[in-house]
Amino acid sequence: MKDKSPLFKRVVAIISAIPKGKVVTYGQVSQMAAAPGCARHVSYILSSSSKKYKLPWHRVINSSGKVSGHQNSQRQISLLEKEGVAFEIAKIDLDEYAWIPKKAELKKLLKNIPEHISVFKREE
DNA sequence: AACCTGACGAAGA
DNA sequence: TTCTTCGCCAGGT
Repeated sequence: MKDKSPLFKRVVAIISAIPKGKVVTYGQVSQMAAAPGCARHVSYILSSSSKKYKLPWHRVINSSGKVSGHQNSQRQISLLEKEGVAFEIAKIDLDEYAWIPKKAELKKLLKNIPEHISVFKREE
């Protein structure tokens, strides 16, 4: 994933906007970026660039409402708990904490970033 | 061009 | 509910 690619920039912009105490799944991020199916790239961006772009990487979790297994997963859990995100047996309640930005907000957030051209077919 | 990789995800067993 | 399998995409070799 190149830093200049639209997908990269949009994902970075979206993750940067996740409010404290809220979480989003990898899949959700890819969808918000208008690039559904690219969830795996979101994880790649987090692992490779969260430091460079100071991303709130700990606020991105998987669709099971859990923290994905990786080198800093334990730290991720403690960071989330510090923000008041409750775990039920190491699992986050997505209905309670999921960040679902309004379309307008999202559109404004990405207005200057072109769309990612994906070969992946999406409805609508 | 072929093959591999990944902090993913949905569907089955 | 946990584990496996397979499908995904953009990049890197």
